[in-house]
Amino acid sequence: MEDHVRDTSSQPNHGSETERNEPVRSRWTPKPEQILILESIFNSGMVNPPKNETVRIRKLLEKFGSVSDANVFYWFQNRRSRSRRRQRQIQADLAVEQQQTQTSSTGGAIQCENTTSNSVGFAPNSVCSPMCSASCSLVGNENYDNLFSFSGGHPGLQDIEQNLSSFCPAETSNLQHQSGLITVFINGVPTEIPRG
Amino acid sequence: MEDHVRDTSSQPNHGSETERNEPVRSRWTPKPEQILILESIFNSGMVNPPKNETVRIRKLLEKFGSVSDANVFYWFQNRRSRSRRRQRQIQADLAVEQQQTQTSSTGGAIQCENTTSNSVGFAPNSVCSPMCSASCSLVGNENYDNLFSFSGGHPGLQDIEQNLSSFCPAETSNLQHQSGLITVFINGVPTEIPRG
DNA sequence: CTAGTATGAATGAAAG
DNA sequence: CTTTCATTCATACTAG
Repeated sequence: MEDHVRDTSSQPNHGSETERNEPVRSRWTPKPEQILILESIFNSGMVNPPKNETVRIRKLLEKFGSVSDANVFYWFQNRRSRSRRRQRQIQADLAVEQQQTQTSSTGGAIQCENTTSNSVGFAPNSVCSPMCSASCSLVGNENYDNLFSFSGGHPGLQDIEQNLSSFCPAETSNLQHQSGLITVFINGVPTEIPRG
Repeated sequence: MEDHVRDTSSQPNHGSETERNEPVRSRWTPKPEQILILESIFNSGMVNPPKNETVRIRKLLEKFGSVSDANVFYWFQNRRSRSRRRQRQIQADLAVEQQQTQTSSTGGAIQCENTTSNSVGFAPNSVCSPMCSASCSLVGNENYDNLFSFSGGHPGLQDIEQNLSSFCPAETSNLQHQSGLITVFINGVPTEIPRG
């Protein structure tokens, strides 16, 4: 809003795009690999990375394309917000459904809102994704600077998928949506996580 | 906190919107004219108007649409906060850029936003606006109750633009971002301004 | 091409 | 003041 004339300077102006075609975008369009990383971090429990972590994440993402701290910040902010909203919506739907069950035997068929998978191929919102069986985290390695390190100059999705084998899209059973702080270890790095 | 927001029955409501279409909004949406005024005040140096000034500003803004003191208060609070953040981000980017200059002869092209490959600045707006040539203030008239007075019942942007000729969107060269108080004269009215 | 949706970005409001 | 939340706007992408 605010009748902004964002055209002029909002140009992400990627000086040198060595990635795929870059027809000068007006806003950041995360690469599939970047989304994978972001999702994995988010689902690992770090839903609200502090400033310094944001910087690290950005640097990680930069292996796959231009990103700014702001982009990362916005991504997590939006991710949290929409995750929360979906959760709320589901709750509301459930409530309605329970009421309706009395009149129309719809049966508690909790559908998966948003089935249209994004470019990566996994459910972007993963609200009805299969539960994570166990710990669901990236714990167990070093910091993810190395976790996502690759052989050389041209990292590919393959490498990531290897490292992301523990990726767990369990939205409804996620653990860190509240406040209060618990410390979890992400790749051996103690990280403060908001909790209820 | 800050009981600025208290009742006053100035609910962000919008019971009677005589302005343009008002599809029942849940929050205040400042009109372009109002933004102009707010920006001009902010850029004139009054980045943190005291309570009484806030009231005056609100009354001024009301010529163009429903506003509450709380709205004005929040606006300045957010403006200060985000102005700061942008500043910080720019500084960080500059630092990075300077470092990179040593290895990759990017040539310290300090453009509006950071120009190097990526890490888009946090400030898509107004950061690289043209500098204010001179004093950049509204000083010189009466109080702005009259400064922004108009012919009659239907004030237009025209009138404002006349009075706002000194509007100065210079983010980086702004003068009052700190605390401590100095008194400046805005339109002949002594006003307390936080300063460093 | 248009309509609808997913989502990056912006910002008013509020919490901490 | 800083950070977060909720809402809204703008745009990339998609289906038809």
